[in-house]
Amino acid sequence: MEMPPISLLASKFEIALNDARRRKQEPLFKAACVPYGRRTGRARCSALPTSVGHAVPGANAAMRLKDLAEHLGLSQTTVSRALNGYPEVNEATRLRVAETAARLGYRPNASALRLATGRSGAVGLVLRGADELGPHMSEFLAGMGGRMGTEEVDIIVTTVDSYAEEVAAYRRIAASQKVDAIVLHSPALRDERAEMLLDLKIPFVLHGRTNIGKPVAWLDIDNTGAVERATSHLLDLGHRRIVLLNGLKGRTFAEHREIGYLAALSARGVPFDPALMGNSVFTDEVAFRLAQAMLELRPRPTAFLAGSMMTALGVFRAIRQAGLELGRDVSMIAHDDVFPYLNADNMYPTMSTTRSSIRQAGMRIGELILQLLAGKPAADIHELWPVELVLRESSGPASER
Amino acid sequence: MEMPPISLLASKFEIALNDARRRKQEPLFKAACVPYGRRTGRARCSALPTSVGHAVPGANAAMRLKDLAEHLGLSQTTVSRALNGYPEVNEATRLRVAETAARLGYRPNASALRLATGRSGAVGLVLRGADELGPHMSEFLAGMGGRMGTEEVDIIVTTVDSYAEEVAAYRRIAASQKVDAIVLHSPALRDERAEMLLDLKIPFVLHGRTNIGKPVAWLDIDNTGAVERATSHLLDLGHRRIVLLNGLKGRTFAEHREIGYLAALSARGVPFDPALMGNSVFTDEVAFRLAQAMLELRPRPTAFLAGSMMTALGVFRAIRQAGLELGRDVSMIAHDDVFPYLNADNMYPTMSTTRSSIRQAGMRIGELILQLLAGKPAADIHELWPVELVLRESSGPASER
DNA sequence: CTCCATTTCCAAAGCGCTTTGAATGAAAAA
DNA sequence: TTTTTCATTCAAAGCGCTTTGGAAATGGAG
Repeated sequence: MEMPPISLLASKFEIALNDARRRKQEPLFKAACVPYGRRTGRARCSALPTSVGHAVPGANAAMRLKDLAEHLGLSQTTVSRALNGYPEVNEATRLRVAETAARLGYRPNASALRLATGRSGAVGLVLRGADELGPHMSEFLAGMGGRMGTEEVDIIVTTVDSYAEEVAAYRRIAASQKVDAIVLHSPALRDERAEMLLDLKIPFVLHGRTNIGKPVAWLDIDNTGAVERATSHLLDLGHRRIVLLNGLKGRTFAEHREIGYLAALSARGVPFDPALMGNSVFTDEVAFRLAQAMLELRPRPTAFLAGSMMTALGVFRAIRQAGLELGRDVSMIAHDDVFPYLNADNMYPTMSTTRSSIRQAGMRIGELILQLLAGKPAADIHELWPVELVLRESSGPASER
Repeated sequence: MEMPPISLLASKFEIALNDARRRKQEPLFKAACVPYGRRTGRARCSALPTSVGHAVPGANAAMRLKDLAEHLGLSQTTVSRALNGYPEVNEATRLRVAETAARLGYRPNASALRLATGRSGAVGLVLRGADELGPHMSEFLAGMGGRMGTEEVDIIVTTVDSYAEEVAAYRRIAASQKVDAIVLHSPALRDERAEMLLDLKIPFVLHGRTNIGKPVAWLDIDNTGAVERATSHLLDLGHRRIVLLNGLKGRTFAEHREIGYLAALSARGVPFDPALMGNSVFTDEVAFRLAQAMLELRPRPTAFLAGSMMTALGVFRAIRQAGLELGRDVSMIAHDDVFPYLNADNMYPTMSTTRSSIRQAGMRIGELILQLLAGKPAADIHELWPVELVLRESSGPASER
């Protein structure tokens, strides 16, 4: 109907075509459509003077290998080799290249490098935002980040809202080859995600353990041993009604803790009372409610095993609210993941704990990931960390009553 | 000296060359050297049967666009267009392509896509592991992740150990074009990192505010207003000696809080006592020490403004240890970032707070990043969020004494 | 001085995708 | 019928890097 304005240079055809091209519909893959950052007509840096001074402060477009090579009067190949430490380049040349690269602040384009090498230089971490991204995770991240950072491997964090989304996220990550490896968390006794990752043939290290009959790289702490020791200790102190505030049913760590608890009880011939066991997420609120309810049982429990420091806070509150005193009327041993901002030693009374630094675990898992990627078989990567039992004021003899 | 074994097919020359090539030295860029995942002789998927059944479960090598195109009997161009929602492809074709892609679980290779589009589809978050990666950050991450996740933009977390490392990290990220944008945290009043990012011409959104004379995209909460209101409220209740447990000196949020505190005091003509102000990181331990010391002052302070819930925990402990009762002998209003595992409403006594969800802020910052990348000028991205004052049991009239 | 092994460097071919610039038919207009 | 116009589709050229397969220079042995 309407004639488009006709440029003197471009044909009508071209205009119509380009115009049509702009009108995009909803794409299948969101990311490919976000309208930012279309390929820019990148200004070549060839105008850079041969006698270089400082790294130009206002230089906008990032330098490419080609630019650096031209600048040095060498081929891309040689520069690439020099930078990557291949032996077939003259030491003097290498030095000159390295020095110039450093001075000009050259860094290879990450995407190009990844495409060319087939390695993405990243590890993935998929977290259910609602319950997994808590204080434990930030500590873990800090540890892992510390290790990965020195190797220039970056950590890609993806959050999801449900199990289904999590599974989809893994599939997506695998298909798009975004990461070289994955860290898998909070496994179930028989974890389907682990099986899937195995199927997908994407390397991963499990923080925790699972039983799926195939070799999996893992690092875990000895939850069973820790709880068994803590329980035994309380039993030694004369406690007979000991509450276990445990994690969610089905999670390996929770099951392991339960095993330790039951083992200690049965070793002393103390009967197990299901009313004294709670399974929940580790928040002070839920812990408070559970503890409150349990303190109303008769005979009243005299000791608590709290699954985390957050749990301990809730239990502590319930104890106080019941008019009891922690460490005298009621004992408590909490599991401490060692948060720098919440120190068991600085509580009042100081808190007896089963202690294992989750930050350290994160650091080590970073290391294990690196080993896995370097070719170490998953079957050879198993670490079970012992857990310290640190006795402080919150645990004492069962009170006579 | 020694003759290498000579293959029947390869020339001696080749062997020597290849042998030499293997002997790599230390490269300039670590990542390029990690010896995992060398280019694999990738088995083409062309053998895939035309009558497709399920997505083959054991299929190892990820499918490429080329494979998909061949499978469909179309060109890569058309398939790419169909998938990306360009209008010049027949609707029937598009449907067929989309359906097949979905069924085969095709996803474009992220690195290739990034290289081709120039967009990395990621945003960066650089954190000082020691103090920044605490509970605040995990909440923030959860919020941001929620928003970015739906757009398939991933979050790259880098941890550093010092300010110098942080600066280096930004430079590296910028030079290697790893991310499209950055989230900057915990700014100083005049933040050099922000200036650098501006120089580097890398888009970023600041969580907080800074004064560097150039337009910067930011989102902040009204720290000044929050503390001013909280202080005024305590003054109204008759408190005259009010402690402010603030963040580190120099951080914008801390300075803003101080301004609010001083404004409220001076509005009522209450003199400012420097002994009643503490600047520190927000951990229960430090808060405990500070609060303990301040409770020994005479006249004793009757109210505390705690910078975070962790701080509140420490103050609470100090109050109890001094034999005082929170909410009666001493009042407290804490700043609450709304941690799901530490609820002010469930404390005992319940905690009065200035409340602002940091998770929500994270989510919104994700949104702002997206807008920034979509072309919205940084100068138009400013959000100052009001902070709620929620009065509960921990704040009451100043006790007569 | 020639020959051959070494050392040092390079051109060009990918990596898997997007985008450009046309080509091919078919339908509409002349 | 002939020309014009769309609507579809495609081949090929990058994106910035690594790596292959030589080539050119250098030096030692014969």
